Amino acid sequence: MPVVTVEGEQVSFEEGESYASLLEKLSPKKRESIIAVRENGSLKDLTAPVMDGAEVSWVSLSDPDGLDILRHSTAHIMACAVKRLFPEARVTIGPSIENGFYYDFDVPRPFTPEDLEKIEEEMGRIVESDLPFERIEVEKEEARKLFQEENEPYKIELLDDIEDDRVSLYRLGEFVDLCRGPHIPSSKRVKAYKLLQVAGAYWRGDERNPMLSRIYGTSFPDRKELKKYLTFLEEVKKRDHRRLGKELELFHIAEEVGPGLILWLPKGALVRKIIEDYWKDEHLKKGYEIVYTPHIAKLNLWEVSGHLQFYRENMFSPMEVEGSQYQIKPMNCPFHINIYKTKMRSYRDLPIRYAELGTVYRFERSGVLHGLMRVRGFTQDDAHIFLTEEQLEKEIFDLLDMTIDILTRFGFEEYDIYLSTRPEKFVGTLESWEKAEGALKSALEKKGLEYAIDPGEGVFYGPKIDIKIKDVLGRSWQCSTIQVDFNNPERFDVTYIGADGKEHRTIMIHRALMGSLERFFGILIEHYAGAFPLWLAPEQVAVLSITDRHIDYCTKVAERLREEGFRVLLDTRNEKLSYKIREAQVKKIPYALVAGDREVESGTVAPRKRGGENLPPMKLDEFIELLKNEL
RNA sequence: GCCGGCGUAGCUCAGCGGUAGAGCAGCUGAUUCGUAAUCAGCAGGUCGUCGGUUCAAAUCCGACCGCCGGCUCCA
Repeated sequence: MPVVTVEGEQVSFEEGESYASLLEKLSPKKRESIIAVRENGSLKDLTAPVMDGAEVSWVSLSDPDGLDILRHSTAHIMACAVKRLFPEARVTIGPSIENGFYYDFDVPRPFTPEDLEKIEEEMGRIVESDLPFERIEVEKEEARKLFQEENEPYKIELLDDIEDDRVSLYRLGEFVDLCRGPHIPSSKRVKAYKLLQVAGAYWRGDERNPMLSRIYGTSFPDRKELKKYLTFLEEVKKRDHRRLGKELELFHIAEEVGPGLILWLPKGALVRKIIEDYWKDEHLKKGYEIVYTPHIAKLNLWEVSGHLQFYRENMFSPMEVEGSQYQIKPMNCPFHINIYKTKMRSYRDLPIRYAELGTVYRFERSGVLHGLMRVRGFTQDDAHIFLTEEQLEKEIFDLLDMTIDILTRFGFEEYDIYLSTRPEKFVGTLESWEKAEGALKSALEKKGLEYAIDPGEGVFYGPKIDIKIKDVLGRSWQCSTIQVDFNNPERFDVTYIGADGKEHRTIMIHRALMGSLERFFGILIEHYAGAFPLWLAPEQVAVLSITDRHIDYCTKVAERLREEGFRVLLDTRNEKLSYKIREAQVKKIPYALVAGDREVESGTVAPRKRGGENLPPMKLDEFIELLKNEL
């Protein structure tokens, strides 16, 4: 009798028996949660025949692979529903993705939100009728014939790319799709799904190809989890920095000014000033020198830097000034190089670190602009470090230290770190690449940071480390980047005089910690849902009078706080206390101080925290102490 | 740039062929109040822009501008 190892235990089985039947025999209780098997490491349908001598384990819905399968199967169910309602639709691909799935269709008229409702209903019927997912393995030619009959040109195109002679098809009711599988055993296993949106998408992601109509949806093992996800989407919407930016009067984008160009309103500008001051202080402490450079420069500078060759499509058009061409800057590096080159540099001077909050302008296609996250004019927290090869590792180590320090200060404590290595097209010598990659790697390891290697994803001019921060909702954002550059020192002939008295090529590091102030601000807004920590809040304390009798007292309290360096909103309007409380709360001011007869009499203030918690009345000095401790 | 949706008062939105509406915010007045919205009055709009259809357009059609969701892009 043939034998199989299931979850580490040897089990015998009947010839031709399926995994489903084995599951039924071994652990019928798991029937509801198991949807597939992992057989010698690869995923298989439950309907597949058991393989003699294989090692298998059950794949449940709580397994990430299981969830993927569920969503992929839900995509098939959706495609089946679409074909029933829109027989003219041509099917293309429909994978599972993070948080759900999509399926692309070629249709004469793109889907509308109303169509989604109908499709969702039809999916309900398919789920209810408990249709099996049936795997069919055929010769490629047979599949081609089938898809020709079905008039599914995209499937034939996919077929052409498959190298194997045999392919697998999955049948769900009358709908047959080319698919690697595996799938859930039957449509009834889908419990909680929702179609979310329609969007255009190019066939195979290439804009020269026809535009298809994509439907996004999601699917979960049960209603509760679906609900949780939908609540999460609501939360994301509530935290949208564009909405909060308007509500809290932080920034504005005016059609009259231009798309992707940010107007920082006073409160947003104040937060930015706080960020900038902190940033500058940290950099001065760490041996950086602050520089300022112009917003435009002669076009030739960009010719030398190679931007004209490699970056042109992201640059605004040049302008003519007195017969010369000038370019608005997309980057700061050529300027810092020029500063470096104002005199001879000795190896004793290195590393030289120039830091600048440099505002750059890049042409972004209109469709990609997005609030503060993707703009056409932004300020990089840029720095260029000039050093020798020997200094590279130590410098990277210190940089990682500084980066983590600064990100932590802003409340980001989880990171994904990537080391991108040499791409196919590169400048510089193989040897210097290897040395630089080794330096980056060993700095990361000495710092004890976990990282993933992105092979071949380095920029053509050098390897880099990217740090993605995780916000409070678990979304990751790429902000920090540390890039080694072998190219610009070459192009601009950047050198230093070594101990041997000879000229050597300087190495350059480009780095940004926050990336762009605009984008980082956007991320901060969403991370804190607009409720900035005390040190960042544009207004830190609201002083609220109860009646006109208390105006003098409140004014004095506010003055004292301002003298101590706090940002205070004094609200002595003739309004009810609850009205003022509500307003301070809506503005997300960290503390509200209430003062009425009781406080005037005892010379105290009654603090209320942003969350609604009331602190016991205390002397103003005590409260100031409390604030200072929180900073 | 491409596909789809949207653009009405400072903000959020209703109206969808027949003389422009609400709530909030603003202003004026009354109220002097103890922890998330006191009451009343006033003011506020070339209905994104331009063109077309119609006796009549916020409403229907077209172009453009902008925004939103995606795609693509992010050397």
